[in-house]
Amino acid sequence: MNNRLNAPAPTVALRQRRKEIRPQQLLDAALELFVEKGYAATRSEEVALRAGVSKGTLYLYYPSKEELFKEVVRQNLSQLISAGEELRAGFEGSTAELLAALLQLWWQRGVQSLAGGIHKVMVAEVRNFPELAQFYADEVIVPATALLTRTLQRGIDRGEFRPVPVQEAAMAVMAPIIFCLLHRHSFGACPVTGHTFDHDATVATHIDLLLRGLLVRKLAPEGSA
Amino acid sequence: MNNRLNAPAPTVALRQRRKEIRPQQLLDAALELFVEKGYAATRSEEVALRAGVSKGTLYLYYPSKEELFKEVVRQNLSQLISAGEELRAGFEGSTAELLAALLQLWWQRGVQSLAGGIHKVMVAEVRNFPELAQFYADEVIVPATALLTRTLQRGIDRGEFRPVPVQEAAMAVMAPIIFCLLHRHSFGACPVTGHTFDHDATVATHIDLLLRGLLVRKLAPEGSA
Amino acid sequence: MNNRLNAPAPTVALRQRRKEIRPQQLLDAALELFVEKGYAATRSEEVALRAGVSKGTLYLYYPSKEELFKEVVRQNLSQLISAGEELRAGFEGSTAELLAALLQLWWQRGVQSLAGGIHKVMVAEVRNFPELAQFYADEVIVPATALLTRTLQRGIDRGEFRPVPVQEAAMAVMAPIIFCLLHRHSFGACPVTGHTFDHDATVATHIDLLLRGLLVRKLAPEGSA
Amino acid sequence: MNNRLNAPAPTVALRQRRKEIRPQQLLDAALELFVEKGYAATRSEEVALRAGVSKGTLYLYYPSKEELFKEVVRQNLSQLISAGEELRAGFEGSTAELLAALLQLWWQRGVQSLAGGIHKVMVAEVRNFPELAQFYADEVIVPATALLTRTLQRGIDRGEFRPVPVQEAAMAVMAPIIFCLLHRHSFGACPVTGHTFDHDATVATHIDLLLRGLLVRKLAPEGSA
DNA sequence: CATGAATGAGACTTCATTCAT
DNA sequence: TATGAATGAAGTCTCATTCAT
Repeated sequence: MNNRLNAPAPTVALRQRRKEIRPQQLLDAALELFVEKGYAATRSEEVALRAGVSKGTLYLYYPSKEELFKEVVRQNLSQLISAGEELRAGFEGSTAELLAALLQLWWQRGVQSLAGGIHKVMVAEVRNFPELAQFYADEVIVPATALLTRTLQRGIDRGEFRPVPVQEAAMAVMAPIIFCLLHRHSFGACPVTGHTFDHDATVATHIDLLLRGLLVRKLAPEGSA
Repeated sequence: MNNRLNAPAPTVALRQRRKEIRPQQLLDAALELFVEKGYAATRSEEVALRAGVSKGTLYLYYPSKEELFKEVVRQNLSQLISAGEELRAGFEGSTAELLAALLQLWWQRGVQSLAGGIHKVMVAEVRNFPELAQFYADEVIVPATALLTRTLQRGIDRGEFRPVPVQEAAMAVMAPIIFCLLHRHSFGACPVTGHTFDHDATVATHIDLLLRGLLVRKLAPEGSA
Repeated sequence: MNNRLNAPAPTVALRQRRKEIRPQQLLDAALELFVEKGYAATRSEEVALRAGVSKGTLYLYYPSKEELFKEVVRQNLSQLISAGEELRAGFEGSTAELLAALLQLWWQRGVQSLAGGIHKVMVAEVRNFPELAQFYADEVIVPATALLTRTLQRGIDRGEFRPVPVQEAAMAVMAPIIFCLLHRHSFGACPVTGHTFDHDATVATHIDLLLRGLLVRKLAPEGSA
Repeated sequence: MNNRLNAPAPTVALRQRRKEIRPQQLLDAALELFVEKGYAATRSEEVALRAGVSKGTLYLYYPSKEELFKEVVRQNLSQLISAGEELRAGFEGSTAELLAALLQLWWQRGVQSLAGGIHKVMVAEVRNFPELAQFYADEVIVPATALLTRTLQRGIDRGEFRPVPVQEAAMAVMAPIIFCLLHRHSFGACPVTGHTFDHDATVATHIDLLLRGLLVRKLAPEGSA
C-alpha cells in the first residue's frame, strides 16, 4: 500500500492481489472437496487448508458452508446453463446440430471438468438440506430442463424430430450425460477394480442410439460416411 | 412392549420368534433410512427406533453401521442380481425379450421398491468409504454389468442386434433405469416445485428410442400395433 | 461400580437411581456456574464436569444451554414466586407483617441461597438474549411485581399504609433486596479489598427506614421495645 | 472517507485534529457498546466501526479491549465521583440538601446518561475479570462509598440525622439509584412487555420514604406545602 | 437378550489480536 | 497513521459405540 524505501518495484498490491484471488482459490478448493466428499462430509477447515489459508479466513469470504456451496453452484453450473441458453437462442442450424452442440458443451464443461460433480452432491444430499434443494432447483434444474425441452420442441415443430413427448425425451437426452457424470465422480473415482468404462464411447454410443430413434429419417449406416 | 407378567411359559417361544424377526425389522428400517438420508447421515439410533428396539439391540445383531449397511446391500441388491442371472441362464426367447424381461425385473424390484435407493447412497458416498466401495463393486456392480454384457453379446451373436460395443451399450441400457432411480430417491422425493417427471413414461420413451437404434430391423411405427 | 460376585443385595437400581438424580446434579452445577460466570461465559462442558459427567451427558438431559438455563430459572425462581403468592393469598395478619414475611422469604431463599444470583445474570445479559428476556419477564418479573403491588394495595385499602403510588413503592420495596443480591453475586464475591458491607444490616436498615416512611403511625423509637 | 486528492496542504492539520478526536470517538462508541452488550460480548471491531475507523486503528490507541474499558471507566465514572467529592468539600448548606445535591448529580449524569451503564457491566462480569474488579473497586466503588459515608456522618454529627449506621445507610441511599440504573440498562432497554416503571417517580418515592425515615423531624405531610 | 446412560472425538462458527502494506 | 486480511483458540452441539444393569 506504500512504497517507501527504495522499492519503486510494485510490491504495491501484494495484499490487494491476494485478496482478489482468495475467493477463487476458495471456490476451487471447495469445488474439489465437495465433489470428492459431498457436502456434509466436507469440513470447512479442509476447504480452507486446501486453499492455503486458515479456517477463519474462509469465513472472511463466505459466511457459512451453505453460502460457500451456493456460490460454487452459481459459478460452475448456473453459468453453464446460461451458456447453453445463449447457444440455443442464437442458433440457426438444424436441431440435431443444436442438440449435439448443447450436449457437447455440457459434456466438455460439465462432465470433463469438476463442475458436474456438484450434481452428484445434490443427488446425494438434497433430501437432507431442503433449502439447498430449492436453491438448486431454481438455479439449475428448472432452467436446464426448460432449455432442453424448448430445443426438442423446436425439432418437432420444424419436422426434424418425430413427435415424441418432449418432457420425457428431454430426460432421456440428459440421462446418458448425467449417468456418466455420476459415475465419473463416484465409482469411476475409486480404485475399485472391475468397473471402469469408456465414458466418451458410452455417451457417443448412447447419443447415436438415441438419435437413430429420434430422427424422422434414418441416420446413414455406419461406415457409409 | 412385553407381556411378561404372569405368562412365563410362552417366553421361550416368544423370544425365539423375536430373535428370528428382529434382523429383518432392523434391515427394513435401515433400508428406509439409508435411502432417505444416506449412509453417513443415518443415525444408528434412529434405525433402532424405527425397528422398535433400542440402540443397544442393533449392535447385538450387527457389530457396526458398516456391517449393517453391507447386509442391507446383500439382502436387497445381491438377490436382485441373482434373480436376473437366473432369468438369463434359462431364457429361450429372443434377446430383445430377454433384455425387456431383465429391465422389467429391475424396474419393478429395483426402482419401484426401495432397493434401488441403495445405489444412490453408494454413488453419493462411495469415495468416503473405500471398503464399502470394494464390497459394492464385488457384490453388485461387477455381476450386474457382466449380466447385461452377456445378454447384449447374445443378441449380437444371434444376429438380432447390430454389432455395437457391448460394454458401452450395456451402460446405455442401464443408464435410463439408474437415472430414474437416482431421481426418484433424490429430487423426486423433495417437495421442490418445478421438477417432476413421469418416470414410467421416461423410461418407456428411453427404451423405445434405444431399441429403435439397437435393433437390426426397424420397430413397427407407433400406432401400428 | 458394580457389586456382582457375592452381592445379591439390590444393585437393582444403580443406573436407575443415577438417572433420577442426574437432572438435579446438572441443575445444581448449572446454577452455580451461571451465577458465578453469567450465561454466555458458562461453558456447557464445565457444567457437565462440575456435575461429574461428560459433555455429552448434559445434552442427554437438556437439549441446549438455553433450555438448561430456563430450567434453572423455573426450579429456583418460579417456585419462589409461587411460594410468595401462596403466602399472600392465605395471610390474615397486618400488611406490614405480610410485607415483612414476603421480604423475609425472598431474603432467605432468594438472596442467601444461589437462586437470586440468576437475577444478576438476567440483568447482565437480557439485552443479548431476547428470547430469554421474554421468558424471564413472563416467568419471574411480572408475577413478582404483581404480588408486591397487590400487597401494598392491601395495606392502603385497609388504612395501614399511606396512599403511596403502589407501582413505584413496589420497586422501592424490592430495591434493597435486589441491590444486595446483585452485590452479593458480583463485587461481594470478589476478593476485592475495600468494599464489603453487611447485607443483613443493610437490608434491615433499609426496611426500617422504608417502613418508617410508609406507615401511617410512626414506628416506636429505637430502643423503646 | 478522506480527501487526499489535490489538497496536500491541510493534511497535516487535518491529521492532527483527527488524532486528537479519535480517542473520544472510540471512547464514545465503546461506552455505547459496552453498556448495550456487556464487556465480553462487545466485539472490538464493532467499536471501531461505530467510531468510523478500522479495527486496526482501535489498537493503535488502546492496546487491548481491557485497557479500552478502563479508559471508559475513568472518563465516565471517575470524573463523576470527583465532581461529587468537590461538591461535598465546598458545601455549606444542610446535609439533607447536600445529600439531595449528590443524588441529583448522580441521577442526572450517571443514570440519565450512559455512564451508569458501566456499573451494570461491572456487576455482570466482575467475577470473570479479576483485574478489572480491582481497578473498578479502587477507581469507583471505594471513593463513592467514602463520599456518601462522610456525608451521612456529617448529618449525624450536626444533629440533622438520627444516628443510623452510616455504612449501611450509605448503601440504602445508593440502592435506589443503582437499582434504577441497572433496570434502565437491562430490562428497561428490552422490548419486553409488562415491566416498565417510571424511574423518576420511583426514585422520588424512594428518596422521600428514606428521608422520612432518616430525618429527626418528620417531613411536612404531603400537600401541606 | 435387551436396554439406554454415558462417553468423547469432531464439526461449524466467532472473535481478539497481529502485522504486512 | 491507518487498514483489514489473516490467524487459531475456544465454544456449542452431534453421534457411533460401549457396557453396566
